[in-house]
Amino acid sequence: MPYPKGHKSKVREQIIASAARAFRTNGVRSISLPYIMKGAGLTHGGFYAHFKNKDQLVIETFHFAITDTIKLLQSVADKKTDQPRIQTIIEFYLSSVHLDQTEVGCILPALAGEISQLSQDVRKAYTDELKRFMAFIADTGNISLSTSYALVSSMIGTIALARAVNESQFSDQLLLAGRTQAKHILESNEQT
Amino acid sequence: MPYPKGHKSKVREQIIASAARAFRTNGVRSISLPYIMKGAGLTHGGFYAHFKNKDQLVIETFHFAITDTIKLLQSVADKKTDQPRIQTIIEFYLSSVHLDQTEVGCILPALAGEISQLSQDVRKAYTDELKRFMAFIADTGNISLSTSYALVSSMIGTIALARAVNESQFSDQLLLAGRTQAKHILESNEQT
DNA sequence: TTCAAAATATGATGATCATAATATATTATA
DNA sequence: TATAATATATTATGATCATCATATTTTGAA
Repeated sequence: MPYPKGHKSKVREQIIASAARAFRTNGVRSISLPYIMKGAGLTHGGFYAHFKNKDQLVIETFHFAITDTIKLLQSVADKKTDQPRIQTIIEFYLSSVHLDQTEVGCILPALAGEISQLSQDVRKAYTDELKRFMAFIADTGNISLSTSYALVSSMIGTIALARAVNESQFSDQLLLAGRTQAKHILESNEQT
Repeated sequence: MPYPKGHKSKVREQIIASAARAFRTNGVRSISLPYIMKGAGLTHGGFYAHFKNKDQLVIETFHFAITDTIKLLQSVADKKTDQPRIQTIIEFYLSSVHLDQTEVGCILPALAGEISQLSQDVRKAYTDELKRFMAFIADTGNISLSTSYALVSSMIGTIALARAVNESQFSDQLLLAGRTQAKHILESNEQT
């Protein structure tokens, strides 16, 4: 059998990683399979040896990307022990660092608006991963799921808008307002 | 001179109105000019007699769409006099009615994720209209601009996610959490 | 009723896309 | 080293796009 053992599954992972980078910065529909394959160091022809179609790649990429983001947020929280983990996570999520690192940041804000227009299978995958992310936030912050709904919606909306506008000063103001807001949400949860 | 006076400007308005409907439901890039022109009752060829290019149409459509939405929200607030106008507006914005009426609803959530990937001119237009919308909310609610930033970010994020997910029950939960959250934001503003 | 300017429609161009078919390159094993 | 299975590259297909060039239609005025 040619090619080292595990070669194909490694390449498959590279395609998914390339897709994650591409979707984070450009959405799903406007990114072409040739572009994704080039990002994985391949040409477009081999794509269908790995995936049934673009939708299947999108679905698997969502899972990969959210797993990735949760890991990233956990490692960020690990590095700061003088405040609640959830606070560190929120401060990072709503930071200008995360804002600018679109390629490795959270995939949810970039796609929030587009998903409603995609196939049912893709919408289901996004829904599942959103739920997983919200459950992670609820767990980490020891807050109710419904509080997490509000918190994550606010975080995603803030990042999406701060990335959309073309004035960095305005972006910073949006981020600051979002962080202030997030603290209120956490406090309001403590009271209940 | 052929064609009634004001004919061309009327058709131009129809193209913009068609574009607003289309962009609200499908974003900018995935909507074609032929589709927009068909929505205005025309074929694609005439487009360039009205607009320099697609970007110019996009820019003008943003202004039209936000003006439209502000009018809609004002008329909704006019119909309910037993509570603050801002509360009525938020309740409508985060209602399942607004959620489902994508074609005539607010254009901001549908495009939030996509804008960062478009031309500088388009980003500037979106930024300007977002500012205008946020100023309108701040005015109506008699709240600070920074509070309006947080409130609108939360509203846009909530609608984008509630439209994205493919379970109406989950959508309803997101909307409810968003409304609850919005009330907290308003209350926190009163205290300062 | 005819005409001509203005508006719209038809058709073309070159590019890019998702997908698929086929050809070539790679390499573990014999 | 030769072979054959496997992985990847090349090429093709039919569709759609933004934009543009040209043809046709419309209708106010002569």
